[in-house]
Amino acid sequence: MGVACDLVILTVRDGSFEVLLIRRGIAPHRGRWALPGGFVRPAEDLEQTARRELAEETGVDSDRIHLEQVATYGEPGRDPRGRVISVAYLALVPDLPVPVAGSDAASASWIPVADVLADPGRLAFDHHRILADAVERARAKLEYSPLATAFCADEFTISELRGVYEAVWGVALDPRNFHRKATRTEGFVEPVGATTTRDGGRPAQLFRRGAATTLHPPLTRA
Amino acid sequence: MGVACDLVILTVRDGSFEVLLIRRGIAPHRGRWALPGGFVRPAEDLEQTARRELAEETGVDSDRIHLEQVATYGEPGRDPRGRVISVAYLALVPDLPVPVAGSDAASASWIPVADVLADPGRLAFDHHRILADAVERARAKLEYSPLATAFCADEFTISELRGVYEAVWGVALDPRNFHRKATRTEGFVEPVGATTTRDGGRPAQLFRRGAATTLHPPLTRA
DNA sequence: ACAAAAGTGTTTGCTCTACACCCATGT
DNA sequence: ACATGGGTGTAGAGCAAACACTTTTGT
Repeated sequence: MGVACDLVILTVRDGSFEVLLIRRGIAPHRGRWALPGGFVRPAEDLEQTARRELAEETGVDSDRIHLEQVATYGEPGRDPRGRVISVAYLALVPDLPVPVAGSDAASASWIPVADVLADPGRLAFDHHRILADAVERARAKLEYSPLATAFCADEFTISELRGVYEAVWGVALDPRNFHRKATRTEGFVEPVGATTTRDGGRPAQLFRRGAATTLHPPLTRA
Repeated sequence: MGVACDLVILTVRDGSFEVLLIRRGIAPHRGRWALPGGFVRPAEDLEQTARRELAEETGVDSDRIHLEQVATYGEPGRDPRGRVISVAYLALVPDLPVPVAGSDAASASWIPVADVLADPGRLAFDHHRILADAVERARAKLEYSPLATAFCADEFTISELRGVYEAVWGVALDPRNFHRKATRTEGFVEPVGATTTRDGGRPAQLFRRGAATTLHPPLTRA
């Protein structure tokens, strides 16, 4: 019985919530879009497999990237090659400096999540469902965890952080209330002590990710 | 590569939060406690495997039982027989009429969750960690889903429902505020129209599980 | 001067907690 | 009569949405 890891790699670029997809070069489903993934090697842990694939596709040192398991899909017949069960992982990456520097860059692209979710036939295998499950997990985790910072650079402004929430949730948030909430929630963000004017207007303080693993109280979606 | 499903079957009996464990009759780890489980058959879906094992262990028609996937564990070396990855499922069952009517009843027992969690060496394989993850999932889901009703009989009183929360969370809740919260949260419970005096005191209204899948607002732990 | 974004203060309404109090049964 | 648990009412604290307002830059 084959065991594979598939990756849902999400980012936020210019206010757009996007997923990294590859165009399959080999059968089955040759030429169709799919999630990046690969088989687990004999001596390899599941998370190691996921990190290896992540590094291959993004060219980024995967140690600093948030990666978590989402679910496992094992329906007989989900892969025409035979019985393959797939462990899906969710990766949240910042807007990468080099767009897609992986081994097979020509066939990998960032695609808006909303476009892919709106078209259930776009992805090969059962990858549409895997994507939907992973996106829902990401949306839910933004509420009660400081995970939105995983989409930001090391240092970020509060409005950049707000932009992540707005892109992922697809809603508009009040900048003033968001600012209060983000800065007052214990352990969410820590001031760096510097400012930037890169977002225009009055200089904004820079922040770094705080030490908290869960947010009390949570941020609420719309 | 072998693929198995392991089951964390939880219940609440007489105010005690308990897990169904079996004493292993064969190597490896013969004679030690473990979670029930078994290998996935070639033409079988993962959830089918879990439901089959659940029916074998509890003797209950598993269609009416809440079952959800928790996580997959695949560290090389977690099973001395070779490379086995295990998909863990969480099952929530009401206090069963026939305690444990499975095929191998003599070796299966309900054990208080707190006792098992307090002793990391009690379970075989990596089952302690699987149990801990599943219990945390169950505790979290009681907050924002109507899942506590899965531990109750078809018809239950509000104080019986409160007893589930108190047992699973290990806290005392205010009966008056809990009553208000449970009955006013849209879709959580619906009145049956009958009463019972089985809990003593003034007759209590009976309720059934409502239609909601998530609770707004959530119940809060302590 | 003006636009744009950062950040603070205030009002208003809601929710949650804690607890006083009454209700309906068994013994 | 009394104990036991069921259920409602209410005051006070705390939180959050909505929005007026001030601050600090670039052009």
